[in-house]
Amino acid sequence: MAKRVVPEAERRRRRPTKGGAVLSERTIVETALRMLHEHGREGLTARRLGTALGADPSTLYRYFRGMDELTLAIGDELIGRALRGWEPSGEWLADLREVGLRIYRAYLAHPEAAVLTANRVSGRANEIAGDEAILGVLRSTGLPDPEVVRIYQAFVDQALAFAALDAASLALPEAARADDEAVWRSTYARLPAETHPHIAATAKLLVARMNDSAYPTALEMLLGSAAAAVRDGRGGGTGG
Amino acid sequence: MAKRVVPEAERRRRRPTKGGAVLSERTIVETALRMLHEHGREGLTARRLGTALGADPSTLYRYFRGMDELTLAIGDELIGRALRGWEPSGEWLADLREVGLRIYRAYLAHPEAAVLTANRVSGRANEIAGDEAILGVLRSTGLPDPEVVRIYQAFVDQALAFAALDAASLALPEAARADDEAVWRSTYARLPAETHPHIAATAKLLVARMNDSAYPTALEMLLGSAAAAVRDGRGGGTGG
DNA sequence: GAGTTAAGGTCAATGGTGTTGGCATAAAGG
DNA sequence: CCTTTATGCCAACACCATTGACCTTAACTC
Repeated sequence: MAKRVVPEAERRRRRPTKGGAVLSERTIVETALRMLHEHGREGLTARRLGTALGADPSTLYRYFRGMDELTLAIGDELIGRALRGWEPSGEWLADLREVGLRIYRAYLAHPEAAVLTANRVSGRANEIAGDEAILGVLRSTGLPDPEVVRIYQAFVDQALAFAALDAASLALPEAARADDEAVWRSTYARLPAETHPHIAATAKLLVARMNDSAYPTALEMLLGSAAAAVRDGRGGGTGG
Repeated sequence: MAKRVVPEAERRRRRPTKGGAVLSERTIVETALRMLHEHGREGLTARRLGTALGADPSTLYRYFRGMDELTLAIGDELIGRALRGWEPSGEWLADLREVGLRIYRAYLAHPEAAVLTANRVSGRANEIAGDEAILGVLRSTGLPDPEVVRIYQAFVDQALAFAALDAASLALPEAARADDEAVWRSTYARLPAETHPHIAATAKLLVARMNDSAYPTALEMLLGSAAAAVRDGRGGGTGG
């Protein structure tokens, strides 16, 4: 069995599980998100998710082809949450900034899920809607489509890349997270100036900055470059 | 057992395994890298790695506290390879560009390993050496240390973030990779202009661009911004 | 309402995983 | 050569995703 998965839209018979719950993609994805939050990235397993839903693990395979497809659905939910309630204002620069920050924030709100999904392409509804919206904002600038696509790619990749990187630190299993953070104080901060002058000289500043994200800076740089391209009517300089 | 792991430097007795191989961190990490290449991210397991080394899986625990510590060692090896043979030229801008590209290339050469390690902090030798080198290049500009650290963080995070994101696509299990890529042709390229005008208008451009990385562009933007800061003697504009 | 169909549950089993405790052996030091 | 013990091996544990076979009952038809 477990070959064909019925698309959510065509589901007709919803039998309650032994635990009494009525399942749907929504309930499963939401429970999965909650479990990721509570038990960490490794804590999301078919068994545990089944138990949390009051259902047998194998039931999940009636809704998703496997854990990988569930992962894609979780990612799509993240994108959906990022843009839920958002409307373009017509100010393309402000809109782009808002979308970038929304994506970044939505992912960081669920770091474990972000790590799992930031690099995937699902082709699901929210993902498509988001891409359509971003392309719409960029095309409203009047830039030629090749330029639009170039900026689109840099914009989206940057948002996802930084979200994934920053989320990864937050999503580490507690032990590993503590270890990694301790490295800064136990190793870097103690390197002698004789052998590592530059680290020794900046150690305090490094430690102080480690918890801040570089994304806002990077985003402004990208937006600045895009604005320059719009002003030129075309060319996309480096801004330097 | 498997509580205390003897540091590589203090190892004295090296008993050959049943397969005749003599183990060391080096041989283990190199074999692990090779296995990641051949069998994919999921293909690196203690059992398989043991077999490849001609040793029992549990033997690995004499060298690393667990698979996580092995992961950190793999990451450090990647950094080591990135900067092996590199010497600063004294031209800080060119040096920074070279280091960024070297890191990016070294990670992409081992995408499966990159995904596993790009977001970790190991405090191991190669990582420390790399940080010391980058800080040295930045401090040679004469910028004040807070500014140096600000740029350092953006530079390193950007390189790692893009490396991780781009590596992730390459490192997907073949099935998932094919699926994700197919989405562009099967889903995005077929959306009707009535419902998704912007995607429909740019679909061809999008598909054509999907395999190019946005990192080179992003790197130049960052370098341009850093150069502006150096010219000003301090301030770090957005470049817009 | 009764009968039929099959969606959508459950159960049990398979072959994988990381990790650990106990034991064996041979390398190094005297 | 003898002792010590680092470093290897073996067997076992608890967990994992996934699947095939089975069963129950919701929903549709008459």
